[in-house]
Formats: sequence, structure tokens, C-alpha cells
Amino acid sequence: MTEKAGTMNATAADRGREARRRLLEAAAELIAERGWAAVSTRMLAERAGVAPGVVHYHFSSVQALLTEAALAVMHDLVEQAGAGMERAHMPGEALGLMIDFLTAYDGRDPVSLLFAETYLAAGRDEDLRRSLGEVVTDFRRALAGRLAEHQVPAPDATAAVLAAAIDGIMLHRALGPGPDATDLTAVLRRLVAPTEPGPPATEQGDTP
Amino acid sequence: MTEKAGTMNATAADRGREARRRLLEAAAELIAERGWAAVSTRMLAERAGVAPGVVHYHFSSVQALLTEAALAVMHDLVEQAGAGMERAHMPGEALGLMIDFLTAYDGRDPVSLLFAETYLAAGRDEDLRRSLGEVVTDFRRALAGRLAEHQVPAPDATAAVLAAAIDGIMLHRALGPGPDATDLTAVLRRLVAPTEPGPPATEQGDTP
DNA sequence: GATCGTATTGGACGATTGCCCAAACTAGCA
DNA sequence: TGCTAGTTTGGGCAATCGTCCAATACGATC
Repeated sequence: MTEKAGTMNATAADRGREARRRLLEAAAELIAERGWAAVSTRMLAERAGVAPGVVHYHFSSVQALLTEAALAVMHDLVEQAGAGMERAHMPGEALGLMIDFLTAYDGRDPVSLLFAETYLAAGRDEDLRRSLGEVVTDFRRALAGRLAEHQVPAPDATAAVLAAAIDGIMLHRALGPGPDATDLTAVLRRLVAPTEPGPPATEQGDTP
Repeated sequence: MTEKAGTMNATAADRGREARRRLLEAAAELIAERGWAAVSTRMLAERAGVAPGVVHYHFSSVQALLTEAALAVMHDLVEQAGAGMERAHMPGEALGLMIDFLTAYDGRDPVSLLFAETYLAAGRDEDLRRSLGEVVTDFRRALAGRLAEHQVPAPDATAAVLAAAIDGIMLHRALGPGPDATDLTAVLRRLVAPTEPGPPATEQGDTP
């Protein structure tokens, strides 16, 4: 067993974990390149530089491999984004972070495509949907908490719209140029501006 | 030839067009249900109630069938949305139309899924990407024109963000409940309100 | 009747799919 | 030098894939 590490399985177990890691890496790449449903066992093996049989040795199925790989990438990114927001001290900064995302991920990069592919795959896989839902909820909660500190009204709904807008913009940008990122920034700023012209920044009830 | 219509090909050609139409219909359904890459020739034939060979008689390839079906649905929807905005006379109404979309398409319905699947498939098919880009651009242009009439600043960027937010919200809602639609509406209203984000009811120019 | 054009049928084709497995390999330990 | 446990190998398996095509059906025209 691996729990008895240190005895005899030094290089063997290490090589095994390395192969597993490379398979996860290859899966993340191929999901973005070919699409979730088009990733095959042999494709993964070739990209990872292992024999085809290794895939089903380390993972119960191709679906399981794809799921674990996608969730790992997304979890890492959300955690990284959360840490970034932790350092933001002004609402403009928090939004600036969003803008950084917009410039870093243009909708056709591997990360954006992995996100979108996983969203869709989640609609056809119960376990994946639940796990992915947690990731998105975590991100929204972190963002909403940050917005609330900066007196942005309706922080929950604002965070949801902001997160959705980011994803949607990435999706649309994959299709063509569209408006400039700085122009989009100015528009998004309307969402997080606690007070612009006259009214105070207090939490005003949105109930009519 | 078909240009000599009225001669002999009355019922034969009609049955052919009916089969073609049903194949397009089946394609739109199956893209949403199974995902773009998972739709197969025999699947399409069975759903449309025709023999497998008919697929490649009416279409040059499965890809071509999927592309034509997806573009037809999206083009229809955009046209319908454009007509709806044509009837809107107030910015609140135009936004209300967006909200109707949010309630009608919850991110897991066939139309939403078809949109998302087509977005991703476009990233791997040059022709599809170009055609889809035109559809999205048309929609954004119509929306921007409407926003400009209502003195919304930066109408182009606003339209882009608004359209992206709609798509993103649908995408996120597929994963779980999230905030209520009416709460999201209130937040989206900040985007199109040139004056204040508060009371919607009538269009009162408070502080420009 | 014969002839023609279009639409349909059902299967053949090679390629590829996910998954499986007996055998070979690699080390640490006695 | 066995022994054992974890890993890798390479191919086999049945199923499905997209595409193609000869044969057939059928109504319109002669």
C-alpha cells in the first residue's frame, strides 16, 4: 500500500504518481483543445507519454479522469482569485482583478475553454455538476463578501452578475474582437459603484 | 432540376424537404441533449424517423447538418429578440425583455444548451465561427442601437456586457439555483440606468 | 406499358472507441 | 536468488463511429 511509503516502493510509486499527474495535465489540455466528449483514451496516453493501458490503471474511467482534471484546474484558479481579492483594499482594485482576468483569459485560451467545456459536461454528469456548483458558489461568496465590505448594494446578486458577465464576455470574445477591454471595464464599474451621482451608498432595499 | 418545379417532382421533393427539416429539428434537440461532439449519424436518423443513409443524402456531413441546424435556431431567436426590442419604447422595457429571456431560458433548457454548445464548437470550426460571430454581432448592434436611443452611455460596450451577462447567467444557472431572477434584474438595471439605480417604475430624469 | 429523376433503404467499409487483461518489468526485502 | 507489490506494456474485445453505395421504391412524364 502507499501508506507504507518508504519501504520498497520508492521509485515505482513515484513513477506511478508522475504518470498520474501527467495524465491529469494532458486531460486539462485536451479538454480545451478537442472538447470534453472528443477526448479519448489513446489521445490522453499519447499526450502524457504513457501506454494506453495506464489510463485505466490510474483512473476508473476516462470520465473520471476528465472530471478530476477539470475540477483541479478550476479549484486552483478560484483559490488564486480569492487570494488576489484578499489583497484588494478598494472596490476599484477588486474590479481591477476582474479586468486582469479579462485580459489574461480571452475566451480562446485553454483555461477559458476548459471552464466552458466543464460547465456543459456538468449538465450531463450529476457528480460533476455538484462539485462544480461548489466551486462557483465559493467564488461568488468570496466576491460578494468583498463587495459587501465596500458598501456595494445587493452584494450577492452583484457578485452573481459580475461573475456571469466575466464568463459571458470570455465566451463572446472567443467569437470575435468585440469592444475593447477598457471600455468593458468602464461599464462593469457601474455595477460596483456604491454611489455615483447623488444617492447614498446605504443598502437600499430592492423590493418595490 | 428543382427549378423546373411543378412538373413531376411534387410529392417526392416534398417528402425530401420534410425529411431534411426533421433532420435539422432532430439535430437541434440532440446537440442540447448529448453535446455537439456526441451526436452521431444513426442517432440523428432515429430521432428524425428516417433511415441512416438519408443523413448523408441531404447533408454533406454530420458537421454540416449540426452547423446548419444550430445557426438556424440562433438566427431565429436573435431575429425574434430584435423584433421584441423594436417594440420597446423605454429602457426599462428593453431590459425587461432581457429579463424575460432570463426567466424563459434557465441555462438547462434546449435553447441555452444549444447556444453554449455552438459557442464551443465554433472554436474548432472556422466556418461556424464566422457565421456565429455574425449572429452575435447583429444582436449586439441591435441592442446597442436601442440603448443609444435611451441615452445610455457607451452603448456599444454596455450592449456587449449586457449580452455577455445574459449568456453568463444562463451558464451559471445551469449549475445551481443562485440568486433570484428579480434580484439579478435590479443589478442589471444599473447598467442601463443613466441616472440612478433605485426606483424603476417611471422614467424620471433625476440627476443626469 | 416504359422511362426518368428523386428519395430511400440497409448494409459494407475501415477506423476508432472504452475498457480489459495476461504477461513483462522494476525495485525493495529476505 | 526468489518473493512480492506496484507499474507498465501491447494487444484483444465488442461496439460504435462517419461515410459511402448498389439496389430499390415511387410518383411524374412520355
